[in-house]
Amino acid sequence: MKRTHHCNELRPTHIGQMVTLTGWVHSRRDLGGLIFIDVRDREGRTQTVFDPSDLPKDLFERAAALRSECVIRVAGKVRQRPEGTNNPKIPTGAVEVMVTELEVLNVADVLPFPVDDPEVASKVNEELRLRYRYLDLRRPEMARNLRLRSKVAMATRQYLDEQGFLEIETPLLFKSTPEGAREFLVPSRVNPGQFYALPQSPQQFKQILMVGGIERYYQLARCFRDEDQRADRQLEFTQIDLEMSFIEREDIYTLVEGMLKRIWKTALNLDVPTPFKRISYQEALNRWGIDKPDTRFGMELVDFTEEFRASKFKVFGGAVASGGVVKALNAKGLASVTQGQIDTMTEYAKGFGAKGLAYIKVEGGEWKSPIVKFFSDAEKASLAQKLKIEEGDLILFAADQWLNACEILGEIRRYCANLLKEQGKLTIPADRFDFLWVVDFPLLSFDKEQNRWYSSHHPFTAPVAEDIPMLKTDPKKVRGQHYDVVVNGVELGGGSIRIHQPDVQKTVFEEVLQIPPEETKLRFGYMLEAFRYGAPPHGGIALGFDRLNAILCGTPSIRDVIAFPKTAKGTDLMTESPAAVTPRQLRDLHIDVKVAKKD
RNA sequence: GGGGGCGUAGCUCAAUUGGUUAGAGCGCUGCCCUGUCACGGCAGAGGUUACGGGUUCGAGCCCCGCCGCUCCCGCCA
Repeated sequence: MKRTHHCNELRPTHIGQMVTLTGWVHSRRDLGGLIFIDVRDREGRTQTVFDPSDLPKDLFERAAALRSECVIRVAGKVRQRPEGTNNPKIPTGAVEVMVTELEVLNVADVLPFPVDDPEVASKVNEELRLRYRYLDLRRPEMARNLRLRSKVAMATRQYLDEQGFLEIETPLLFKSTPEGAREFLVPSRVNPGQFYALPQSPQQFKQILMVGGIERYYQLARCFRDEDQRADRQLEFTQIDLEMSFIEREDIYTLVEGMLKRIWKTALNLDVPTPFKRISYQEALNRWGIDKPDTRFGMELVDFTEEFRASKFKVFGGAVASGGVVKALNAKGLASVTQGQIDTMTEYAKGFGAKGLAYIKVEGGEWKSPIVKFFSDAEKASLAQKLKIEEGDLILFAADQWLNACEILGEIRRYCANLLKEQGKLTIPADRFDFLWVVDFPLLSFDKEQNRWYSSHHPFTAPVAEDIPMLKTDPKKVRGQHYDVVVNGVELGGGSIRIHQPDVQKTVFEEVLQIPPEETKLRFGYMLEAFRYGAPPHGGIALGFDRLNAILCGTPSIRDVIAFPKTAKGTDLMTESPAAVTPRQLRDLHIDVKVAKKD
């Protein structure tokens, strides 16, 4: 063994023992006649002392020549620190190791950025951190994140194992199913001109596993989507993917609530109350203007459609007359908003096709607004009462078709919340987690350009049983047995009860989605065939594992919980991938590249 | 595909808004220092201001292009 203890282990009980530590030179304090070196490993750090009075000269000189992040092994006796020199900031701060042996296991070049000073290191340009990721990972925050991630994975596996789930791996070399996200293609060498695709999710395999009688499957599954990136989206990511047979929606809710409860307890030692709130898609849009509401603060949307049905203010009255709605929200204490901020919000609204954004600032006992002069006394009274208008408030309106009006105000609600946070008028405790289920999504959405219905979730989502008769008569009213689990405004995951009856599936494919039978067969033939041989009723869910960990770590970017993430352009700055390949490789794969090479 | 932000010493940032030789802290190098833990003190080195053009007597600063990073929209069944 190279070491007898790790660097977060020694305590006063070890005083007098000979120990050996290994690790990195965290910091060196050379006082001339005395050198302190903090040795750091994964667990923590320990102060070691080099005293020339009882050391060979060359050993002392080697210690003096060490620099940050050299890898060393030191041996010596543990002793109590002299009176008044304890360091209460670290757990090993009561003791130190009087070094008698030093082995330099490896020297380190001068670092491109500091890893010892957390204040500086956390501000270092992410580009540099990604290029030298191995140094970045030595920082305590990153080490903590990866450790937490590992614990969460373990808690997930334990929980699902207890619940009778089998962990089963599904292929990464899959088949292209050109619907949904863009896929990564992998050329086949032995089948010229043919390609595998990396899975966007194990969706089809897990349903086949249910037909295969597995009953309960899960996997921490790597998924691939060739779409543009975000702070919470990477080309490759991990999801907790699971599927169960002979269940209903409630069974999934109970299972996932139990799983998240376990995870939060393991990771943060917090007790998450269950069951979670259930909110219909309709209600989520009506109250928060989004299908993944952050319910940690109010500012809910209020409906004024009836009040303004006959309004003299044509923008509102007109919207109602053409089947739309009038909605408003009260951003309490935000009357101090700047014109620039109003403009930003107006741009949001315009982004949704609105012509502008109506508002009222309540300042100095007055309603300051370009539109308030058009309001009747009854309209004003109704606003004041339903929105509880007070001095200092900012009222914002949307008048449009229902979905548009809700979504506009939903965006504005989030923007206002951020402003209030910046101004210190809204604070949300870091350990508050508002979990909820969003349910009763519409099964189908309408594509105006292509003039056809498409699946809101995916074509295997089962309709709510009592809505099945409306599939052919009134598709937009059909609710899907789909559910999303949301925490603090972040979509953690989603899933559904699947269609297991071949005739319903056929109706959805051919009559509702209007996919030609031959195309259905080409894309999903093997699934439909499988369902003919005794498919159990089943359903499942997938939770974004990276997002989950980002939330637990309190970071906005999933890059902070992925060991080797990619940049927004999909490159790995450390390995410099993607990269060109040799003509020989391309020839083997029967590929002819037509784009001019970079460089 | 579109919009916003950023790019100055190894790192984090300045540079009086177009004006002398581009500065500071940390790091680095050398010297001094026996109780530090962000050790301290003295001295020193270190810059193609991402890159390429342009405007100007003069550009880190203005204009055009380009590269990289980042945030957002589209996209993500």
